[in-house]
Amino acid sequence: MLVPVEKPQSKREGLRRETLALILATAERIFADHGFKGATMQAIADGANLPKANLHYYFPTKQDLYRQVVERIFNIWLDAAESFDTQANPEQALGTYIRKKMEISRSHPYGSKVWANEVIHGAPIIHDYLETTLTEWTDSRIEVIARWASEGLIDPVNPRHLLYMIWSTTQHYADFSHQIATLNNGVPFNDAQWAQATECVTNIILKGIGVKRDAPS
Amino acid sequence: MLVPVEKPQSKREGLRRETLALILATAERIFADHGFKGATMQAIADGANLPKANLHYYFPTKQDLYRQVVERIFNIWLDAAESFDTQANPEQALGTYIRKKMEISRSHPYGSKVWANEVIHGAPIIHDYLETTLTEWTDSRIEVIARWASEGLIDPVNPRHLLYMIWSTTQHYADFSHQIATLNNGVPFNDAQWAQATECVTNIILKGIGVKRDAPS
DNA sequence: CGTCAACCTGACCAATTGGTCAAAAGAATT
DNA sequence: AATTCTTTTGACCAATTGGTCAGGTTGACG
Repeated sequence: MLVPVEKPQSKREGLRRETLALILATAERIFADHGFKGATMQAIADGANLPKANLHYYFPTKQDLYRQVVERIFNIWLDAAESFDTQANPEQALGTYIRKKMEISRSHPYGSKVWANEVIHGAPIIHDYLETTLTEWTDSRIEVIARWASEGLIDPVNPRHLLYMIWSTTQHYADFSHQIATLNNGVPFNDAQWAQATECVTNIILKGIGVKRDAPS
Repeated sequence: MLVPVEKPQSKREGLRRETLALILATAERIFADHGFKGATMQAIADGANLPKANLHYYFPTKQDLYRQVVERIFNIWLDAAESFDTQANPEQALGTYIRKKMEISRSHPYGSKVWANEVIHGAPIIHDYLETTLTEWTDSRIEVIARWASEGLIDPVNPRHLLYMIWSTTQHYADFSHQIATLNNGVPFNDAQWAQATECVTNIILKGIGVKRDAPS
């Protein structure tokens, strides 16, 4: 899904990519902090040290820019789910998936917030993504989880709700980072706290659905 | 926390309350669908069938109106946690709390969305609430959960992460209702689906933290 | 009925903001 | 060096929007 980065062909080409990346990163932050309407092209331009008119050269409209920001985090999430295919047993597959999702919450908090924002408001811009890509993706994972249940490897839970629980719990650490930091004496999680959160979330969910852990050392 | 409703003293008084309630309900919906900046006083006025100037008579500024909407859902959530005090054992206390939170997600989806929106954007308006009321409330519940753990009634989980999991999972059904509906053939949950979601969430979490169920029939 | 306060409302304004445009500057190519 | 295409930029505009205000209406109360 994520295309490999190719070498720039020329000075122009390289500069163009840098500028695009800078704009997207800045826009992600501004959109996350202020919402679609609250974010202004001027603020994004200032954040990227560009004149506003230059922004419109690369992204003709605010919506174009926004859409690319949303698509980016979506694809990152999709990639994180390869563990469903590569890992054989539920403990490995789900454990890896949850841990990856937690990592993404830490490394891409702004993207997660933009997505949350978009969906909360009824997904006006990326509605088609939900109906096509997300639906197909979800159905395929549900099938895998349902198979585990039918084979007795996990409790007979509704796969949909399991997925929702994984999504909501992991993304909460990104989307509600401000609330979490406030309840953490006003400072964001450090390495150890992130590790503990990841372990805690993974344990509760895996135990909650009764995964049969093979090779209990 | 929620003050009991008193009888209106006069025609004026009664009408005033109706108008206030209508404005708050409409504003909650508009703010949830469009965010603080995206919601316009004109849209709220139209939704409540009032002239915009009349809105400013009751709520001098947009921020005043917004703050009251946010405070409302916050107080509803606080009230839902009385089960921590009234229920003796963890299974009852947490089970009741989770079920109540799910009910609120169904009955007050707009309020939940407004809160999520606010926190995602760094809680610019209700920052003080997080630092005072929410911090105190959380600390007191953490104490209760920690006691259960020390008494061996539940696994030794970090109470903070348990709370976050309950919050995120239950509120997800409100905040991401559009995504959930889309993945549900485009229609919102019906009664049976809400019941199943509630049961599923409750079971996984309670089992996940290893609650000792007394009187296993 | 008369008075007063509360309530309602159309018209208006200043500030913000997404987007445009023409002209200049810079790179690539022949 | 000349030409062409891409990129940059300041100035500008039309539309939106939070909030104001003066004047009118309505209910409460003596």
